[in-house]
Amino acid sequence: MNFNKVLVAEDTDSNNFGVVTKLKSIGVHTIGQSQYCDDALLKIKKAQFDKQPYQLLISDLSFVNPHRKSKLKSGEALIKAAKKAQPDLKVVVFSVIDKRSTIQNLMEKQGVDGYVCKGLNGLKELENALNTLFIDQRFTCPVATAVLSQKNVLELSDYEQQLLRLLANGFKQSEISAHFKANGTNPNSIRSIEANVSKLRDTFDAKNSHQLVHMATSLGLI
Amino acid sequence: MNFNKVLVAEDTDSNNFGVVTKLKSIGVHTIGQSQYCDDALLKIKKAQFDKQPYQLLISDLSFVNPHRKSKLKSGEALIKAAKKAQPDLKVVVFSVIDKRSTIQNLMEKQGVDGYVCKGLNGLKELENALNTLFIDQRFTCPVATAVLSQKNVLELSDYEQQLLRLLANGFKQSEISAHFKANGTNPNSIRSIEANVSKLRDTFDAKNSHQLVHMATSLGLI
DNA sequence: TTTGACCTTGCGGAAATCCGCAGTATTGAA
DNA sequence: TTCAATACTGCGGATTTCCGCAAGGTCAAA
Repeated sequence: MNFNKVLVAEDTDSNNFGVVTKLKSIGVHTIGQSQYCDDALLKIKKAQFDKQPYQLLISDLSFVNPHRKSKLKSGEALIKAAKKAQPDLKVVVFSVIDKRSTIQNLMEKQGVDGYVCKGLNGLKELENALNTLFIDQRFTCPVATAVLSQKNVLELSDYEQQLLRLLANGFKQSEISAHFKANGTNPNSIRSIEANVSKLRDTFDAKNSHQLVHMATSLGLI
Repeated sequence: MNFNKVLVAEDTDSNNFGVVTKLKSIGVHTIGQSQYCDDALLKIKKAQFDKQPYQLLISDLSFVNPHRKSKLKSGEALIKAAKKAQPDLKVVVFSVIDKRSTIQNLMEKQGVDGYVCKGLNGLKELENALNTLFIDQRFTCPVATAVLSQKNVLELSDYEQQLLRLLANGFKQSEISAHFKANGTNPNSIRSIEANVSKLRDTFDAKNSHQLVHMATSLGLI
């Protein structure tokens, strides 16, 4: 009782090899592997064409694609394309990323079936994920589950995120105001820009805007 | 002709398993593995005590140590302690980190024998490293070699780094000036603070100081 | 020694931000 | 509908940063 055709998309060879070896040890017969997003998508389509489609995709999120004109530049793009090509394909994300927004987006909007954070027990949790997905249930590893259940975390609205991003990218308040007006975003007066930046300084407990930008950047929020 | 007793220190189990499996496949007989720094050091000392010391340590740099009062909090600390306990132990770093300053420090000041960046061919390069180290030569993988050979990279002086750090931490120019005067750092006039920040904006091609802080932070320079 | 390039420093003014105030608009509950 | 709380906006002034200028200082080559 297990998946018997699985594709592993992961660029780092040590990780890739670790996952593939693990899958073999738990009895998965046919294991495809790919270190590039484009190649992974190709294998999925080829398997479909041969009437022997993959049942499960295990994918990392970040890929380096050196010297390749690749269309798919990230795991997210691969997953979206794969789901489009084969809607019944199950997908588990296997990534070091433990950011709430990333996990939430993938699980809720991208229709991913499982999320496992790489770490001390990542491989073991991957096995748990396979068992759970096989009986048509969704799975998040303990680390991901904990992150998702945290309430009142520093979470930015789209507006705040956009504001911070523009600020961090060197736009002055008057330019941000003009930009918001052009895009129909409100509030967009200079005074409101100021007020919102000031509120963000408070919530982050930052002494000034420089520190605010520093904190938001190092927390990976922008 | 190969090492026959090697210790792998790496917290992420998928990576750990990948490396260990690889080592087995190239004929290393005795392979120790450890997901915690303290545990790794213990194994090294134990093996020495038993008169069957490890010949080689393969270590990651970043470790998560949950729920453990661990003394060694990073790969750097482990390496330093291991070299102290067993000076003839050879050490290869196996890490995703490809920052010039990190590699340089480890290879030149910490006496590390090899540095391999995790990536597409990390495992293969690790095998190359083993072969090279076995004949008493030092090794850096192509990625690390390329990083080290780059000249004129954005590299900050201690002064610039300190300045950026203070700026990013919300100190205003007058406070930075006072701080520098108290510490005997020069230049320390407000005008020079301004001039140096301005120079940094130029080198980073930043529109203003907010963007400068953002760039320096996301590049991991501060 | 002289020269010239470069750095440091202080001053003053321009530019950008920060912040309180007051008027208006919006929203949600009574 | 009315009321109160909250948000948005413009204005004016304080604070901070930004930048050019000029007066020294340092250092090395001629």
